[in-house]
Amino acid sequence: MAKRRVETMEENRAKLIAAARKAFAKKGYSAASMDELTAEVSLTRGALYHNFGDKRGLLAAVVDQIDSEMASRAQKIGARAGNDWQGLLAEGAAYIEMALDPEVQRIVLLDGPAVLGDPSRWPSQSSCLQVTKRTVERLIAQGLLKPIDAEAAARLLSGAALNAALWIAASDDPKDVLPKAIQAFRSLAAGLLVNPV
Amino acid sequence: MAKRRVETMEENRAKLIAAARKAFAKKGYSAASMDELTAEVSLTRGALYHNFGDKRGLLAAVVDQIDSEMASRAQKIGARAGNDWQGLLAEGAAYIEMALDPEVQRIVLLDGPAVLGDPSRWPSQSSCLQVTKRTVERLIAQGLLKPIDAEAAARLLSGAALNAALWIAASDDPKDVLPKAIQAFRSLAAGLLVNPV
DNA sequence: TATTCTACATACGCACCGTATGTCAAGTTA
DNA sequence: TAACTTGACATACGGTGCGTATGTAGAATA
Repeated sequence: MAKRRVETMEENRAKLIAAARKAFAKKGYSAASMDELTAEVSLTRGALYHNFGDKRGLLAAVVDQIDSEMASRAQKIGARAGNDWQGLLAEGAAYIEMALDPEVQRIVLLDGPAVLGDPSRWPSQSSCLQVTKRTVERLIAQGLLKPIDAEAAARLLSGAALNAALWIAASDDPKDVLPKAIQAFRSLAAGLLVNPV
Repeated sequence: MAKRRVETMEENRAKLIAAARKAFAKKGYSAASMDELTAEVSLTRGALYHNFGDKRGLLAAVVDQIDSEMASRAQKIGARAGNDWQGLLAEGAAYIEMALDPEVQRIVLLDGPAVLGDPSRWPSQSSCLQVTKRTVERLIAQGLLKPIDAEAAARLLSGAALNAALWIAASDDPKDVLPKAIQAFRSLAAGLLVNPV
């Protein structure tokens, strides 16, 4: 029985996204060649432009996939914590550690914003931001956090985490600076508490 | 009297950097054409490759210039404050506001890290980071801040400020979210204090 | 089975970067 | 000051990569 059209199309989309993840992570967005990328999965640029419109569209799809994975993982880690406050700290630490992955760092943190613009304007609306924003909202409702703007808090926290990761990744001794970064992150986050520690 | 060689060379370097600032800010790094850029100041790519090596070299020079301007400005603003703690807050607010400038945002915050890598590895070593790091060090020495790693704190604070700025710039109503961002920044920073407010 | 549709391949043009080579004026030496 | 050297910049070329216009084979539909 021959394959249905939609099936092969889904497969090809997935193949292209997977190849793009590797290429973008390894060479960076601009240095990644679409010809090479598509040839690796036995397709041509024709398939690419048909499915994603242009090179940016492919990047957007890749970013969306990685962002979703990060968000669901952060959510799980946050949910495992004893309470929402511990959950927020755990989420932050998780983001820092996830951002050490070259794929995440290069694609989502560096090329993503530079090529696609602000994460809140991405099609995925940056699921990561949504997750921490909701956690912050719960904590404010519980009266544990100061009544600040939830989105502002989420943006600044994730921004701090992101820069921590960039710093760690660029450092000569990542294992040494990771705890320092997490320590600093916990201190900063504590500033949001009504009764700081 | 004819101009000295070194004089005209300095002039040409300055002209190219100025043109690049405009082009990079307006079109972004990758979309900026070196031919257009150089033609605007009546030069050719020959001058560019002789002076800066390649396109990245030109970006590095531009980033260095803007970064220096930002650092000196932040330092002045910080120094005007009553004490070092107020200075740190003022510096942070200043970064947020400076990052609203499209030139700063596009070149230093988006394309800079994506093309040149981590700011701490830049030739300028990111003067901005150095300034806030020193302020943090002074505050730790004074016993006002918890004894955390100064570089970690500086990185996370500047990261938070940067993301605040990106958020503001991308928002529909910048004038509305700016105070929210600054408020959140002050709350976060307070987490570093030994005796939080 | 004949026809339509479409996912993808093929082919072309254009823009751009980097380098290799050329050139002329500013410096240098005698 | 005249011959020579240096180097800052211009010119010319090749290679690569993106986007689009056009072609095509196989699935969908009747």
